[in-house]
Amino acid sequence: MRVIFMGTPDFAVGTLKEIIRAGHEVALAVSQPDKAVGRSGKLQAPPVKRCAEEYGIPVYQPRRVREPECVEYLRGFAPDLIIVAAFGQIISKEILDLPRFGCVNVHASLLPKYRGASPIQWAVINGDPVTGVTIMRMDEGIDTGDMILREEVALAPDETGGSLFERLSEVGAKLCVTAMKEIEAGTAVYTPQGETGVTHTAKIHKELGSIDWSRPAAELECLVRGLDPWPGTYTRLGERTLKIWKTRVIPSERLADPGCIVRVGKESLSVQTGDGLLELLEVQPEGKKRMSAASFLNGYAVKEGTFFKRG
RNA sequence: CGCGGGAUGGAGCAGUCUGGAAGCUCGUCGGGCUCAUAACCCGAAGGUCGCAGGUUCAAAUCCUGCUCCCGCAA
Repeated sequence: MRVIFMGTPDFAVGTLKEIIRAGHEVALAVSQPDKAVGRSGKLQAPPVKRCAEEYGIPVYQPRRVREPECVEYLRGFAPDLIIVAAFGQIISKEILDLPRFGCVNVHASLLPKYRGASPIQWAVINGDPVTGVTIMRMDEGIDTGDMILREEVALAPDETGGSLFERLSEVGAKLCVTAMKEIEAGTAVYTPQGETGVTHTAKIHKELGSIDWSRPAAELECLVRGLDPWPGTYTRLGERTLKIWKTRVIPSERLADPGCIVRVGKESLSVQTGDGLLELLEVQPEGKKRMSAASFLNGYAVKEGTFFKRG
């Protein structure tokens, strides 16, 4: 089929590659504009753009793809189908109606759960045992379209936002190509999402990573994993920020007020939370790389009884 | 030229202001103690102090340039 691919981050790259590998003609790749990123403030091309260029696919980066002239530009490519994966812009009705087979979206959750942004991280943050990928035909609502295919993925106990991101990306890529095959053959079945189990997720903000020690340890442990590798969780030790990358829950009676470092061992340190202790196993002092708690404790004098404060 | 921190034996840090013999907490190896140990005691190996110049009798330390890493902000 002749398709236009719309996507921006790494999550979408796998799908783009899989579509190409399946022999479809990707006439155009649409991606968000280059963004200033990092300390240098240099413009950086989004991953999908870099990938498309490798394959010699033309790239289009409109500020707002729903502007009339943008829609006309897309129309010029006469696509059979538009595939959308983590694109980051609203697709207007004109675009939805443009291809013969409509627009198909790869969404990283088991819809109708987690409609909206960052469904992957939220599955980890909420401690879900299972999540997945849904391929659906887009309509005008946000992630409300009829489902074509769905695949469940179980979360590992040590799952992080990053690891789940990779796994769902692969699953989504394969599932997308399968769905395309069915669409082309006319055998695709479109199933409405229904009204039960609908939830929405908000985009992840950095402040979400500010640890509130009055929350239960189990909840914080999930938060730490969900926000790894971005944006990470953090707290404040004295005047400095300390990022927290790996933890373990230790059930315990309340030994002190939340945030208090109740135990400093050789390999780790434990902090009182609202419910249970959180043992810190991997941290990152400001200006330093991630390091094991053991390394951290070797070089930094941390006394039992001191408090972490809200970052 | 957005703000800032950093690069010192395998790891994490101190020492840099006030130049003058390489330190601390671990790890590793050997030995000892012990029923035993991740505990304790004794000993050892291991470092061109990021790179390149400069100043000086003498530079981890002062000056200049460069490379790399990271936190914040966007």
